[in-house]
Amino acid sequence: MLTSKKKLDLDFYDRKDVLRIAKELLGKILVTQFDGIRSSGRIVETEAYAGENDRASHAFGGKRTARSEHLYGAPGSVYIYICYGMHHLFNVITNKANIPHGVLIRALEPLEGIEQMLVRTGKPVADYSLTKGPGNLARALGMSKLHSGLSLFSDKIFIEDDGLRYKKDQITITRRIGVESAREDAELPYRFIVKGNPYVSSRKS
DNA sequence: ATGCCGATGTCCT
DNA sequence: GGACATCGGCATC
Repeated sequence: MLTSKKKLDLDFYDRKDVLRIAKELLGKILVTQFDGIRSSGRIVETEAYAGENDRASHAFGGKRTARSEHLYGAPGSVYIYICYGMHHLFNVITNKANIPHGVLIRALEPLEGIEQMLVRTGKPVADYSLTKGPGNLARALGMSKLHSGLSLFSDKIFIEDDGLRYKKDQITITRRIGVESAREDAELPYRFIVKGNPYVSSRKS
């Protein structure tokens, strides 16, 4: 049956269960349209960051800085920040404004605009590294911290549902990557990946 | 396959 | 000055 693509609406983002949203984002299509150029990829890896009580979150303890301001934004807005001085990491903001829930998109399976992704990344060929890992996918889609605070209901960055659903046995849940310093919260099962997908990041947790 | 390292913005001590 | 939601390259096993 033919399924049309539909932009995710406010009701999708405006929910309390950030873990459920992170899981449901698997299979959705992340799209950027900058200067008339459309690039997109299917989301195959996500991580939930669960607000003020989450030691791995930039908002732990209610901390609020210039960098993390957009983490406190309205549901369906974008939080992009610079990691390790050079990588721009893209997060979807969920729950109500001032409740700093976010989902980090960690890997995509490229769909549209692959030629443009190669230009943006400077890679010679479209191997799995093109959109594997949060820094790589943001670069491939042309996203930078200048886009932080944008709305996913805009026509520049948004997420579509084309009807694809992964079954429970196609999804693996693990601890998050690169958050060792978050003490006991480093072990929380907040990472969601599509089992066996070659674009899923392979970095050590 | 595993590990170390450099690059480097933002926040913290 | 050190830590950090990373990545690619190079050394070593």
